[in-house]
Amino acid sequence: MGARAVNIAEVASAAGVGVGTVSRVLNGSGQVRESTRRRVLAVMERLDYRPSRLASGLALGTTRTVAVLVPFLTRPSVVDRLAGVLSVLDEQGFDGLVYNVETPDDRDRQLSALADRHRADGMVTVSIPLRREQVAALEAQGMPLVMVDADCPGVSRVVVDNVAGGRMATEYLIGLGHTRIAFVGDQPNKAMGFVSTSRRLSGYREALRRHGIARDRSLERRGPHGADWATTVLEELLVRPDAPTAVFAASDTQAMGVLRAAQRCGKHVPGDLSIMGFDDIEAAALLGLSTVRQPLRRSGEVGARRLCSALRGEPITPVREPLPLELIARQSCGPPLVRERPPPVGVAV
Amino acid sequence: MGARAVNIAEVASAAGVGVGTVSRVLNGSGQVRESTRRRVLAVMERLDYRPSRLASGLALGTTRTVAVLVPFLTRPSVVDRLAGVLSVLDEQGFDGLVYNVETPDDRDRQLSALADRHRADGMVTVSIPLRREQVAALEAQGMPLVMVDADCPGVSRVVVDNVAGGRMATEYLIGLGHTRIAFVGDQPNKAMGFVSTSRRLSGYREALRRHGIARDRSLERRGPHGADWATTVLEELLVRPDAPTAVFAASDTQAMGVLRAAQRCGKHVPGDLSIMGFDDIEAAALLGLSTVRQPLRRSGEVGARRLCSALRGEPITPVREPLPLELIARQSCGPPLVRERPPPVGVAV
DNA sequence: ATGAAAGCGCTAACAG
DNA sequence: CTGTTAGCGCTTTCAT
Repeated sequence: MGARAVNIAEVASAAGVGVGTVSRVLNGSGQVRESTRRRVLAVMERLDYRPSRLASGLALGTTRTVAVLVPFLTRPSVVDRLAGVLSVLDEQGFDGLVYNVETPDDRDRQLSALADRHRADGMVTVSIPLRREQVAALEAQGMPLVMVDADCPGVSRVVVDNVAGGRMATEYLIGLGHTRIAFVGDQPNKAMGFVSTSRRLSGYREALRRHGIARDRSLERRGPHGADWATTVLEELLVRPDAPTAVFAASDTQAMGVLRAAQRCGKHVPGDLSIMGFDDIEAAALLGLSTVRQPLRRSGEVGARRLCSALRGEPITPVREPLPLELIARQSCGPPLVRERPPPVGVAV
Repeated sequence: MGARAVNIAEVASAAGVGVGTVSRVLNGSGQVRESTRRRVLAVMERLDYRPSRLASGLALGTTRTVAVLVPFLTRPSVVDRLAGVLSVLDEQGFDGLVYNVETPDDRDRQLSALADRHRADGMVTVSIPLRREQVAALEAQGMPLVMVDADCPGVSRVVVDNVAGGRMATEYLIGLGHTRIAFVGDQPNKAMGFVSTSRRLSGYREALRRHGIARDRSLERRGPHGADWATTVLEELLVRPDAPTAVFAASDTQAMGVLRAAQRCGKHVPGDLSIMGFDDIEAAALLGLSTVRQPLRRSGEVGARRLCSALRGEPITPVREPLPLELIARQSCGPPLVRERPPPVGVAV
């Protein structure tokens, strides 16, 4: 094996200059005679010199690295956000350490590991609420933090109005003429503290109330994330005599499960059943799913951008940055059909 | 603002011991009297001491960090692999720096950035072939590398047999009675050097040849990744008088596009058109898509495990680790139906 | 068991 | 412009 790594001192002596000069050419800090610069560069080349990030980081007191905490990395909405975060970090010259956490334990473990100094200059959490003490601890450590998709008072964050989103989806359905509208969403996750689903549910209820539609608790279902459970629950609902004519799923993934249930039950979409999703992940367009779009990738970009500003010492305002929601009407929603009418032709699913 | 960060020296003096001792309790390196240990621990606690990763890393000459290069992060197959990589890294005590590269330029830029010493202890690439010189450069730098889903002679890698996979899919279709089988896959990407699609295409051709089915080049289509293009191309194929009765898509994503084309053209699946995918991403099960499953997440785990072994100095053998492919039969494939027969009832899509 | 001191490799302030 | 030097914070001999 060979050639022990070359350090700046060796380059300096080989080039017949001081380490300071080498450092200067390394960082392009002007004040170096062109001829000297070239000589040093040549030596670095010849010796295959590669600077140590650890050493420069230590000297500078910075890592140029940002920690990114994401839950359930493989979920489309999460990975879209992450992609946004990473792209901005990259463009701003930061490396991204990614931690995928699926349990409160994971989260706490990573958080305390991140308590080491000089591990990351800052941190962005995606869709992960933190407890007060955790936020406080981070603050105490002087670790800049920005949260994406979590509304934590006092911390820099980018959010959407989930209540409004739920209302928007539901009112769209109501406007189409539906009155029996089911809700399907993730079950409450106290441990991780997710609240988006609950918020969307509130919006749903609010819409019903506003339009004088009595709330039917048997139509409000929450269960494990993923399409499978949604399929099961809908299959159950669809055979009831008072089956819903529409369903609002709190995520596109679950909406996909609902879609499958409709198909299995021989229900036409949207004739027999209208389906609204949430997020607008890529598959939604593919399946013709109407949905409430939130700017997933963009939320990550905005969050990362804020963190980078903070790291540059710029004050970041406003602290809370809301991103817009948008209703995307595709083919999965329509007016409820009268039973006697013939089924619609092109079921665009 | 306040309390400037505490370092090991301050802890030492506050505890009335030498820095060496503090370091020892920090790393649990035995030889410290229990009473001393406790006293030091108490001081660390009181002063809210947090060790510097940069400093210990520099002293130790290691970063406990691994760089992970992935292309098109948001693709389901890629993120599944990444999740596998990260989970193993985490369990083995490494942090993962994730770089999402979408162009050869991205790739080269990240690669040369990674040339710095002490940036990462090792690297795993996911589905990214590297050029000979790049591999050589990494080797010269003493940067341990393992590649997941890329078959680069001489480097530690985990792969699947894509030719066999293509054959497997095609023979399954042939076995069902199909003879007009289309192929849909990514277009050749010379720049990034992806070859999986070409391999699968080879397998497809091989299967046809073996079974004496004449190859029809007009049924072999390659275009941009993503479902949209696949939909377009299939809509075109399906209106031809000699439309295919089956199609093998080189990825589930494209298979989804094919599925949509069938629906738009009013073709029943699998009666009028059988569809085979590749990968077995989550949506495949949801859509009842038959496919060739490859262990996505597992490939990442295995790759990361190998890298960690290498970092531990253990010799890693074999250098090339093949993972198995498996045909998953769901509802999207069946024997071609005679045109006169009535359409099947339950289109399980 | 533990203190002292020599690095790890780089940056920046300070003289020239 | 450029050499010298003092850190950055930790690990690890080497004595004691």
